[in-house]
Amino acid sequence: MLLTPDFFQQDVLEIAPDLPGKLLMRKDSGGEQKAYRITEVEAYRGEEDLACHASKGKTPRTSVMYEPGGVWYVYLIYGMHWMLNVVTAEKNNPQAVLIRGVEAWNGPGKLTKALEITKAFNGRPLAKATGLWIASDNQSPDKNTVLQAPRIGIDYAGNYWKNKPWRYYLSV
DNA sequence: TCGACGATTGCC
DNA sequence: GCAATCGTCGAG
Repeated sequence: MLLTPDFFQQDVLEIAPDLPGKLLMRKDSGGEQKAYRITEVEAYRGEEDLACHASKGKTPRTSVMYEPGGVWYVYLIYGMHWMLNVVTAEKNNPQAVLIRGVEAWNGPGKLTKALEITKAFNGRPLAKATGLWIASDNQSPDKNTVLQAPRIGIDYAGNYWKNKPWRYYLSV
């Protein structure tokens, strides 16, 4: 069942724990539809969150995060890897969920490479017509199989934000 | 216009 | 442990 933009207009801390176990759906250029089970995500919550790109205010790059939830936020990091995020919350509340892992792939950079995701998706809605969306099925895991831990690669954000357990992943 | 830096990865 | 590699952003 397709997760619509409505679902993504809640607080990121409501959404992020629900995403592990959901399906990332991709319709590639050949018209073939593939499903990847989401295994790991991280929440980035507003301008006050020093690990969130929006902590430095609204810029051309971060403006997508200020859109209403339900669109993709895609950016290039280290000059080589694309990061895939889902914008959440209401308009002008800059939050997003970073999709870190799906099934066999580990690492957010390898994920986007495997799914052929580039900046073309930035700002586009999560919808079938886009070719990239998120769905749920009846195999969604029990709540208590989703574990929490601190986010990765954000040492610069200071101890308070660095230690927030806002990474959510499926237990093995 | 320039320089510093990063929500990563893979090789030394 | 560290280089690769480039868009973004703030300083000059």
